[in-house]
Amino acid sequence: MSSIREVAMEAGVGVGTVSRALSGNGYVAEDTKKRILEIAKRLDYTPNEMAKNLSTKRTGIIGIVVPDIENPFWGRFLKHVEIGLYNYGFKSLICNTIGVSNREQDFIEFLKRKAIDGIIVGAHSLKDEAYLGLKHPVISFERDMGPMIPQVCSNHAQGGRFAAEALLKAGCKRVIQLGGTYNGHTPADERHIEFKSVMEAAGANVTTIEMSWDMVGYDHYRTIMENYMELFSEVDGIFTADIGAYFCLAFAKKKGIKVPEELKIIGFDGLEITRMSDPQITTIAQDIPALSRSCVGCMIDLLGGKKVESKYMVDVSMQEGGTV
Amino acid sequence: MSSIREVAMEAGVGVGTVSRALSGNGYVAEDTKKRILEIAKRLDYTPNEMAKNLSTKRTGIIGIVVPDIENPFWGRFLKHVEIGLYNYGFKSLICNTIGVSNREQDFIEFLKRKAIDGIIVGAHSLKDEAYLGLKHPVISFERDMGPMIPQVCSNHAQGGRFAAEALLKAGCKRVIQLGGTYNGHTPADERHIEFKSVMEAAGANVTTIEMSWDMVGYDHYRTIMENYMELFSEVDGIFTADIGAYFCLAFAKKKGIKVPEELKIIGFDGLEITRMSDPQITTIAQDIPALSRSCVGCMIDLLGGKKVESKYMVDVSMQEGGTV
DNA sequence: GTGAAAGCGCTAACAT
DNA sequence: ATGTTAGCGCTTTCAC
Repeated sequence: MSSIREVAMEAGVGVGTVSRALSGNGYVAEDTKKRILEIAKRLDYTPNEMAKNLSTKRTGIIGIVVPDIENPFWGRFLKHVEIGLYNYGFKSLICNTIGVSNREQDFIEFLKRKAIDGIIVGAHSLKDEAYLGLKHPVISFERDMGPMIPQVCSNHAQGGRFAAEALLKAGCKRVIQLGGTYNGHTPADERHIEFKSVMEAAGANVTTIEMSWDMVGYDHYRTIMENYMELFSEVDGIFTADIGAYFCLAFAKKKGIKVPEELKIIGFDGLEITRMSDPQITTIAQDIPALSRSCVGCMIDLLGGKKVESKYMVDVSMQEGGTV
Repeated sequence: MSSIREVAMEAGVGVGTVSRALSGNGYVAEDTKKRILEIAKRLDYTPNEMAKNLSTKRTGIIGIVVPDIENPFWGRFLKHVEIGLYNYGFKSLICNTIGVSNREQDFIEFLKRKAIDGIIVGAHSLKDEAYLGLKHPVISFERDMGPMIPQVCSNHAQGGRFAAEALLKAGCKRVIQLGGTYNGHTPADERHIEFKSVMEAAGANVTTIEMSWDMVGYDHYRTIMENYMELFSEVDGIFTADIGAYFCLAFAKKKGIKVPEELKIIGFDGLEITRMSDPQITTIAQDIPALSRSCVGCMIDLLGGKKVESKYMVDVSMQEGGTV
């Protein structure tokens, strides 16, 4: 492991010159530069990132906090964020909170210790206060932490409206919607508020069932759906996240309930699984690539000291299927 | 951002004492230690990780290279590895190769620059040579890079045998298996070799279709399955990864082929989706938590300078369903 | 254009 | 038990 010092000695120059030649910052004569580069290669010189970090006060690593990587929505989000950050030269450090607040806290600590340059938070295991005092770059995804923390989210109100309009058009009178808890005020709340509002304005009856935001496993959904399916005799429409919609459809089939004739199902998210069922699930698709781009772009601006908006909202879209 | 120096001054002691008091390494009187801790808290002292790293030559970060986080198998693997590493105090840096070898190479560079302490590789976008020269901790998952790099994998031969026995018992005579390419010699090859061998020993006919290891998206599988479905008129059994099995089942249903009466389908992996279909897919389940534990344990031993085995093999298990 | 030297903030060896 | 000091390897003024 040769250091910059050895390269400097071999080339008969100072370490400063080598540093400049390698980083491209500052003046250095063309021929000395070429010589240094050759020697560096010959000595198989590899810069030490830790030393560089200590000097520049940057690590080139961004932390991404999500509730559960295994969940297809978060997996997809993570993938696109990672790709976006990579294109700007940043690496992605993951934190699965799996509902454990210590893990999220631990990541904040990591940020304060300057082991990472910033954090993108998509989990909710910790109170907003944990982030509000930080002087470090933080972006919240699908979470409102007030005007001090830039926020990226889907246009949930639009999604709620799309769903309501679709169900109304299909003639639904008595529907159920399942969603994350209202506590903590997530942008997703807007979806349920708008959905309920539009449905009721048209004279339909809406029952809202809340479930924890951070409990997003398949089994949890399956259990929830099967438990509430008992209520469905009176119900003609359901609005829920895609995974819930999937199990709902499966359960309806098993019970002999005809979809969409007797029961309309409309999902939210736009995950792959909506296209794996028969019929395919009609759903409101979130634009995960665009959401990810917003998160990344905002983080890059923040790191660059640029001014950023306090809220970035991304449109959703209707994805046709056969369940409405 | 107070430094260790300020804490030392405030406490009227040397920086060394503060360092010892905070890290717990070395002697320091109980009362001075208490005093230092109080002052540190009062000053809101946060250790600087970069400086620590430069001193200790460790970052506490492990890189995990996978083909695609969005794929449910890799998402699950990643999740369990992250949890395992976290329990040992390590953080997880992800690299999605998405088939792009530069990205994998970039990560190796990161390791050489000492930005991370080690790498767990589950992708195959780069040749073994890229890793063989490294003097850094590397563990390969489901990939054989020779005796120098410790390897963790499922007992694929066992899996191939289980699948073959199940299909034979069900009376299959003419089957197809789909799998990753034989080039590069992955442990998964054993599965196909053993499957073929057991089937043929019993007089059955086996056709093996190869597909790229790193192309693991849903769409790719769907396309492949639908293309090959044309061959199925003569075929009475299929052995493929779970995603392929899922699409195969869906396609069979659509074509009116009765499963399992006319066509038996057996998957491999044990993903959630095998339990989302009706009938549920019979599959050979990999023990992802155990595989992850092996990867993590091996990495920890490697970092601790302990001797490690060159190969860790984890048993698979039969997961009953209704497709065989 | 280039060299020397002062950090970056911490750890660890050594002396006391 | 504790203070002092020499690194860790790089970046970045600041003279020359």
